[in-house]
Amino acid sequence: MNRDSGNGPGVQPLRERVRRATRAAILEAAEAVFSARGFGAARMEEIAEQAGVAVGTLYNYFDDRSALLLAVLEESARELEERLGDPALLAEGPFVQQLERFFAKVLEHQQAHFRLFAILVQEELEQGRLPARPVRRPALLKPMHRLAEQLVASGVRQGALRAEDADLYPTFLVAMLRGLFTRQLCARGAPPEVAEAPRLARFFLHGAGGHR
Amino acid sequence: MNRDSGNGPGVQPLRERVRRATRAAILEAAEAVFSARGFGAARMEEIAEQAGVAVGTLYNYFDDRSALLLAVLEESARELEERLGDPALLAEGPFVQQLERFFAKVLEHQQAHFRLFAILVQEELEQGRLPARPVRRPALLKPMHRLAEQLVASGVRQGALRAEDADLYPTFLVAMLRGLFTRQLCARGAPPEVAEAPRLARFFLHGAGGHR
Amino acid sequence: MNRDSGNGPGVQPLRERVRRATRAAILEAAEAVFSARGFGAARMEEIAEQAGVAVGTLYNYFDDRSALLLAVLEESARELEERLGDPALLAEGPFVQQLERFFAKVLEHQQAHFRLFAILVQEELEQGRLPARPVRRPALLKPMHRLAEQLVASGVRQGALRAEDADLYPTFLVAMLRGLFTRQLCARGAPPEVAEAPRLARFFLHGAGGHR
Amino acid sequence: MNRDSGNGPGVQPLRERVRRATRAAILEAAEAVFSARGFGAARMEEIAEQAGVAVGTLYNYFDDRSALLLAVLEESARELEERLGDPALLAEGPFVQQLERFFAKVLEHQQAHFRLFAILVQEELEQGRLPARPVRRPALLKPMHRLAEQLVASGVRQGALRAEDADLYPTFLVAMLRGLFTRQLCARGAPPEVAEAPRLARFFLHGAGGHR
DNA sequence: CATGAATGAGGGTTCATTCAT
DNA sequence: AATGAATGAACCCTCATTCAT
Repeated sequence: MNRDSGNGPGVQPLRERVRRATRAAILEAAEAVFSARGFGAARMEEIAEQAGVAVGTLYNYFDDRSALLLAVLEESARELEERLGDPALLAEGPFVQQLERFFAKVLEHQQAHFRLFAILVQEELEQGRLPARPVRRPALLKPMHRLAEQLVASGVRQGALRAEDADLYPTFLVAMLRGLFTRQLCARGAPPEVAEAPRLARFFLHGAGGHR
Repeated sequence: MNRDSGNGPGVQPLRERVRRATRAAILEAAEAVFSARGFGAARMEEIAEQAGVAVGTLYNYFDDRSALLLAVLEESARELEERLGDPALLAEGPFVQQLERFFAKVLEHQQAHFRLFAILVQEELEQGRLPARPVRRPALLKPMHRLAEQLVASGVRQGALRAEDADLYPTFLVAMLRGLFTRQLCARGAPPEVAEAPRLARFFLHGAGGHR
Repeated sequence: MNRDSGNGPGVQPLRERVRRATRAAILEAAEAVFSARGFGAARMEEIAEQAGVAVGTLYNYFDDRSALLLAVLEESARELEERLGDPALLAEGPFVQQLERFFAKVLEHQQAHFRLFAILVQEELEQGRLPARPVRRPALLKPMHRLAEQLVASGVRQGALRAEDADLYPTFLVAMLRGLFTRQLCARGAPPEVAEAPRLARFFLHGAGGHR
Repeated sequence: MNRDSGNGPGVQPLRERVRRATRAAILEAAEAVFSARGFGAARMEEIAEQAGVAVGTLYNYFDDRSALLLAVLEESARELEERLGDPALLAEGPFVQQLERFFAKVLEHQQAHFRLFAILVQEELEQGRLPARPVRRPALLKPMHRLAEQLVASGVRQGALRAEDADLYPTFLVAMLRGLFTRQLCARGAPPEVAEAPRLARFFLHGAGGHR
């Protein structure tokens, strides 16, 4: 409004900022609706309503429903990756602390996005489907799996983990997180506390067996 | 009354046999299609085709799409329950063997119904949704959870399991099975081998920690 | 059973009697269901159930749904005609008595078949429709109209009725019966009493005007 | 704010006008199709065709088939009420003139909407049915009945009508109109002329009896 | 660009009719 | 001739997508 109110380089940023804000509002609304209804049952109209725009506007930002879905998933995956990308995570200290930090990070993310996380968990299995219209799904929990693998490799290198079943450990790391998440969500409607991280680590390292 | 024996108890059983066969064919086709497409995307027409009947026939056996879905789920739950109902499972021997038998039984079931099992796992999370039209879903994996709880309780009683995190153990038992299942299904398109049971048991009892 | 129990002229009547009984049962059931649901909403299966036969059997007696409907209507028309065919109706006595007997007869019929009568009344208007599949409907209330016309003609001949609006009188005779019927049915769920006949006759002869 | 006058209050009214026009087109088409086919046999597709819109559009304006039907009926009832709401109808002059005006008004309405009027008449009886899914129908001919009752009450007060059968008079007023209507429609495919009003009034006041 | 009404293919469901037993 | 399961055309309705304003 101050200067460059014409067509100069000052207007473009304004337009650009509005565009970004609209896009963000749509993505947020889409996440909310996908989370509440599930991917299959989420309707474009409800997303538009929630975002405060007209349905047509959705199509100005995303090619179609699939693209919107994909964008939501990618956005979430990107955010999880960011959270887990902290190099300090693996860097230092005894293995048990690395492990606890890993669990804590994922639990934090579950807290922040637990509804959508539920969908991600669910959708992981959707991979095996023959879709009516084939749809590319990103590997959503890939960052988590990748980090789990790095963690296990690191643990084995340090001699903190036995090597014999090492192929299963990443799977179990993720499975425990998912299992706890599902249990809490079904039982209390809320994701697990970050404070559960040490118990997860203890089980992962020593199992449930009695003789310690 | 006697002469009717070729007409009463002779003909009726035929009709009845055909009915049962048709019903079974529909359920099987429905399981296949629900598994391949997911619950939301399964179309009645495809189920009918797969079953080798007309669409209308589906409605002679099941009230509507929901009822068919429910019947498939109940059938599967019933079968899993049957499989896990074997009292020998918990009865005798050292705890590690009980544990291995439990894992083996569930892995067997996954082998038999792996496609549908994928859906069951997926649907467990569907519980938290706000459905458009509310739908009663049976607690499909309940039998598995229940048995896991019994197993843990038994292990704690025998001193084979530490009591401190016992509230988490059933969740982890199931989560490990689910995690392994998902990994195999995504990686190879096939469920895990029953032979994995001892490795599952080992991890559950001793964890991944290195000092044995 | 006594003689001719073979293939002779004694067996045919038995078969014939059974056929007639079945046919009658179907017609009765059809009347009931048509009356309860309306012609459009009456389903063949419900008719079969009510008649105590299988659906297929309906088609052994009637070509299709339309034919069954037609048969019900014709049956009812025949019965009304029979009731109104009594020659004593027009034969003797002062006109007002003829009139009262006419009203009483129709009211009787309404009592006996009031549900179906409601349909007949309703269907009279269906004539003007463009049917999806053209269907021949019999002139169901024709007997009633015909008798009304005879009655009016007789009244005019006797000098009991003014001639000037005589073309309208049969219409009004029937309309009054129908109006009373509809009113009672809607208000009380029951057809009018036969005892209303004199009031109908009085209105028809003298109108509602005050100066007598 | 001022410049928007081509965009705010200028564009909105356009959309609004189009909406109203579309809604009106749908209602008109629906009246035509309901009238031509009857309520049960009217198909949404035909209504859409007749209105020049797609099927989906019908559902942008009305919740479902029932709601559309209801809207048509209410619209018609509203219009009849408007037509009969003229206070001059009962206000002045000798009773016979009030009566003739009443008949004339209803005959006018029959002229304007004779097809739908046929349905209204028919549907009045539908009330007594056990519907598959219960459906609220508005009291469509209520305005006509109500006015008939007022007219009779007024006539009795003025001493123009005998009080003894006054409970039947409104029924007969309506019945005569309906009877005449049905007769003309069946016989000529057209509703009765407004010019019939005096004959209706004469019969209502004096009946058909000969001695004047 | 935003808007939101129009579109119409697609899916669930019903039910008159057929036909093998 | 009776049976009743199978059939599939026909209908209502949904909702992703388009496009004129």
